[in-house]
Amino acid sequence: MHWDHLRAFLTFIREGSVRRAAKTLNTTHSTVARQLKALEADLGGPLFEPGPEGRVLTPLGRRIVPMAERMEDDAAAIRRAAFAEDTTLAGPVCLSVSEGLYLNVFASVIDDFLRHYPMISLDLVMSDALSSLSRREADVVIRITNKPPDSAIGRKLSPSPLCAYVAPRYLANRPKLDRWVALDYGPSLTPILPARVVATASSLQSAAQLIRSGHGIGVLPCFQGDTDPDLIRLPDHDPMPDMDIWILTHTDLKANARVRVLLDYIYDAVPKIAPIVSGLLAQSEPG
Amino acid sequence: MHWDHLRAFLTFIREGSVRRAAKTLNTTHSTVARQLKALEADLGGPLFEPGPEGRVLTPLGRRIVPMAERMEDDAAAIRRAAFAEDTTLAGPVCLSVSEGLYLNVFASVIDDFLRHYPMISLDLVMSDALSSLSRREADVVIRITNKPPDSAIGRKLSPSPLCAYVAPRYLANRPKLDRWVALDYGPSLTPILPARVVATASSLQSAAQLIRSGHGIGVLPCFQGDTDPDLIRLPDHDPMPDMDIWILTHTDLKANARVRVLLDYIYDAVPKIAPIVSGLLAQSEPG
DNA sequence: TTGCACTGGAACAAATTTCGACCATTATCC
DNA sequence: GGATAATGGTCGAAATTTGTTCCAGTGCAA
Repeated sequence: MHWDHLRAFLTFIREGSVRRAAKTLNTTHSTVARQLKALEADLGGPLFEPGPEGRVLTPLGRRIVPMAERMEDDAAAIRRAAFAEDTTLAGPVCLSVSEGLYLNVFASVIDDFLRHYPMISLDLVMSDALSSLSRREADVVIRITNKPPDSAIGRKLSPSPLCAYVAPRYLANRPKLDRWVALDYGPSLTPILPARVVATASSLQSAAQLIRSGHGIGVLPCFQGDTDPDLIRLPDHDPMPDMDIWILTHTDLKANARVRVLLDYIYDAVPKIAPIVSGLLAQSEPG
Repeated sequence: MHWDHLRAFLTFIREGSVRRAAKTLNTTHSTVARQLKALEADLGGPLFEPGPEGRVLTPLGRRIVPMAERMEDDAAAIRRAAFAEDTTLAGPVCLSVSEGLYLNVFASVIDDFLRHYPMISLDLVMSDALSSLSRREADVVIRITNKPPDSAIGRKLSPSPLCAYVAPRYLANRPKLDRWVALDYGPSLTPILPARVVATASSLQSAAQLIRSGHGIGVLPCFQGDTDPDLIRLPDHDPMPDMDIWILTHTDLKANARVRVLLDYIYDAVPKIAPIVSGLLAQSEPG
C-alpha cells in the first residue's frame, strides 16, 4: 500500500470527482483514477460503489476516512515542525487575507513589509474561504473572528465594527429606507435584515457593488464601506460593534523567523490600520 | 512532501543503515538514499548529521519521529480494516509462531489446518522476535506470555511450565549439578541461576543444543525439553509454573473469516497439544 | 599490510508512473 | 431535439523513479 494513494483518496472524497481531485493535487485525472484503483487493489476491497449521484463510499471506504485524515494531520504537523526550524529571514512565508481586507486595509502595510525584508518571498493567498492553519494551507492568516481556535496564537489587531451604507443615488431617488442588500458570507457576518431584501451577495465586493448601484442599503464592515468613495453611511447611523480582526499563526510555527517578523511588522502597523478598520476614519465624501 | 518517503525514514532510523532499510523495504540502497534526500529537501532542513557512530538525528529529525510513527500506526489500522472486511475462506492469512513452538507442538495441527482449508494460503512466520499485531506483521500470533496486550484478543491455550533438563552424559561424567546453561531470550524467560553459568544461549534451540552436548543443566519450557529425546528432566525435579501459551489476533481482525477459522481450529486442537506443553507428557526415554 | 564486510555516493539503463489527447456516457439547459 | 459541460475510461508517448553496477572510504580481523 502506497501512503500517497491515501492522499489521493482523501482529496477525491472531498472534491467529489476524479477530475477535481486531480486539479487540487496538480496532476491529471488519469493519475488519480489509477491511484484509487491501486489503493483498492492493495486493500483487497472496493472503496466506492457507483451510486445515483456520483460514487458513494462503501462501509470500508467510510471506515478508513478518519484514519487517513489522522495521517494527513500528522503529515501537516511534520511540515510545520520543519518550517518552524527555519530561522533565516530568507525564503517563503504564506499569508492568507480576505480580498476586502487586503485591498482596503493591508495592501500598503504589506508593500512596506516586502520592501523592508527583500529576501522574504511572501506568498499572498487572497481567499475569503478561511485557509486552514493546521493543514498548513497558510503560515499566517488575518481573519475576522471573535475567538481564534486553540491551535492558533496571535494578536488582536483591532475591532471591526459594521455600519449601514447606501449610495447617494438611492437617497436621491427613494426617500424610504426599505430596500436592503443582504450579505451571505463565509465569516457569518449576516446582519439583521429589517426590511425587504432585494439582493443577496456572497462576498463583500459584490455586496458593495450592489449597494453602489443603488439597489438598496447594506450592512458592511466599516473598512469596506468607509473606503468606498461611492458609498455613504446611512444618515444618523453609527457603527455597531461586531467581531475583531486577528493576525494568527499556528502554535507550531511561532519559532519560524519569517512568521515572527511578519506578525511583528503587521502588529506594529496597527496605529496605521486601526482607524480605517474601526470606523473612526473621517469618511470620504461621495464623488 | 511524499508520504512514502516518511516510511523510508522510519525504516532507516530503525535499521540504522540505508542498505539494511532497503532490504526490509524490498528495494535498493540507492532508492532509500534518494528518498531520504528528497525528504530533507522537501522539509527544507537536514534530518541527519554524520556522527562518530553512523548518522545521528538532528533535532528536527528527532521531532518528526513520533508523528511519522503515528502515520505508520494509522496506515496499519487501515490495512487491518480492509483485511477484516474479507469474509471469504480463500486467500492469505499470516501466522507467527516461534520456531520451538512450531516444531515441537503445532506443526501437525497446522498441517491438518492446511489440509482442511485448501483455499487458505497460510503465511507462516517463524520468528522468535514477537511479530507485531498492530503493525500487521502477522494476523495471528501464538505467543508465550502471561498478559496479552489490550489491543489483542484471543484465547489461552495451555500453561507452559518450565523444567530443568540435563543430558544423560552430563550425569554420567559429573555427579555435581553445578554447571548451568542460561537462556537470554526475548520473551524474558531467563530463569534463576543458582550456580556457575558455563554458557548463555539466545534461543531455545541453541540452549537445548548446549544442554544436549553436556555442557550443563538448563531450564527449558517443557514442550522443548520433553520432546527432545537426548534430554531428561533433572532427577527429582518437577515442572514449575511459568507463563501461558496464547493464540492472539488484533481486535480489528476478528471479523476476518480466515482469522476466525484459524483461531477456532487451533483452539479445538488444545486437547492434542496441551499434554505436550503442560509437562504431563510421559517423557521419552533418552536414546 | 591484506582481505573482508560494511558503509554511502554516482551514473546509466530499465522499469514504472505520469501525462495528454482521445473516447463514450450522462445530465442539464435552451 | 441538439448543444454544452461535466463525468470517468483507455492508450501511446514522455517523464520520473527505480535498479544495477561501479566506486571510494571505513572499521575489523587475520
